[in-house]
Amino acid sequence: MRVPKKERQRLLQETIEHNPFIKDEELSKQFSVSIQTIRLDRMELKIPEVRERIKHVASEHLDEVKSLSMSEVIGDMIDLKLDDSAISVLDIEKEHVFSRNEIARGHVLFAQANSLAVALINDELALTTKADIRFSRQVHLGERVVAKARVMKLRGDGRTDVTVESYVGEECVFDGDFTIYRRGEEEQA
Amino acid sequence: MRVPKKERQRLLQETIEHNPFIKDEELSKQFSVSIQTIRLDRMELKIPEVRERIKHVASEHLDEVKSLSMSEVIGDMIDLKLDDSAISVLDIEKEHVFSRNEIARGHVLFAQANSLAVALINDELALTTKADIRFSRQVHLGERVVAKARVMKLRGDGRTDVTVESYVGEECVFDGDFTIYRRGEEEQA
DNA sequence: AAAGAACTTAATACCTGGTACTAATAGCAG
DNA sequence: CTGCTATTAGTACCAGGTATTAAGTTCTTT
Repeated sequence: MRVPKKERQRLLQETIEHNPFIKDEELSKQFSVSIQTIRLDRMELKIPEVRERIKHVASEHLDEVKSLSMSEVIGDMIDLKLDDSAISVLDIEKEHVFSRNEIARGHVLFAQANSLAVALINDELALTTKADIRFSRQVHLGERVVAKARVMKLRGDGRTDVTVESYVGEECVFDGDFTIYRRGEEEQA
Repeated sequence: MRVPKKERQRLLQETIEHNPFIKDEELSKQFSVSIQTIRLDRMELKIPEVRERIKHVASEHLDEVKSLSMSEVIGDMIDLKLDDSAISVLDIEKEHVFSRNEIARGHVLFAQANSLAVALINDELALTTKADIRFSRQVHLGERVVAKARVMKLRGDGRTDVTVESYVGEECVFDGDFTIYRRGEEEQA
């Protein structure tokens, strides 16, 4: 039943992660050590007491409502030549990924690319009307995505074709062809 | 400062509902009564102590995470038949629109549709690999968007084609064809 | 085998945010 | 004034800890 300290602490961490509601007493039974040992372990691993853990879970729940405000999922613009080309950078953080596997959600990459394409247009009103997009590689928590947009064709009728390619390092992770409508008040973005 | 009992209890209930983390002590200050009075009030109203309230909020949260992260869908899922069809509703609010003209940003509609398409897939891992989308009408602040997703083709190779159409009332405002990858750990969403 | 270090357990005082219960007081109506 | 409700006070007790000091118990290393 009894496992060495290192192993016990690894298991402890896992156990608590998967059930934050468990008390020291239960843990001590589960690992067949004294309560004090569990507490030392928690200290070393910097795991807070059960009430704090519960509070943490609960408070995450509360912000969930406002979490996906989406308003600024767009990254930082680092270069912009209107009606020509633009570059933005987005660091993938916790709120951008599926909690289960830490892979960035599709609409995050889309949002970065779309926002960039729209920003590129030198006009008061610019709205996306159409987009063909491909996700070519997963993007993980902590990675930095650089999106590069270029105007391909400025049509006379108010439509502009913009291509966006997003990279993590050398690798292309996303690309899309956007048609942006400018000026008029029809169409959609 | 001091309000009659009935009124105080009504406010107490509201206060706690909107902030379940509040302690008796704070409440007693807020209502300028003693802690004991607050406790009598809670008794009468059958409101549990703060730790229980927090635990309750937290456990709701856990359920959600386990129940295949409905929370990760944007908008409210109102119907879901796995691997068949799904419907979600999203009310367009301030954070979804361009402040200049109160038109919903493209990636908001995309996010609703994309999330719905991904949620539809009856698998642990589901990631968008490709999407062709069209925005056919502007969506304005305050409008309610209903997205309807339907699985079109379940290919053998792990790819599934999903079509999503989003409506405001009778009008189609967005539609898209998504290719979702399931299972494996390649590709991207 | 003895010494030391690392690990484990024990014991005790104290903390927060309560419950449960008893009793005293305040404020007002009849 | 009596009676009633509402409020406040006080005490004992609880869970689930923290923090600290001290005492074993192993394991290793010389």
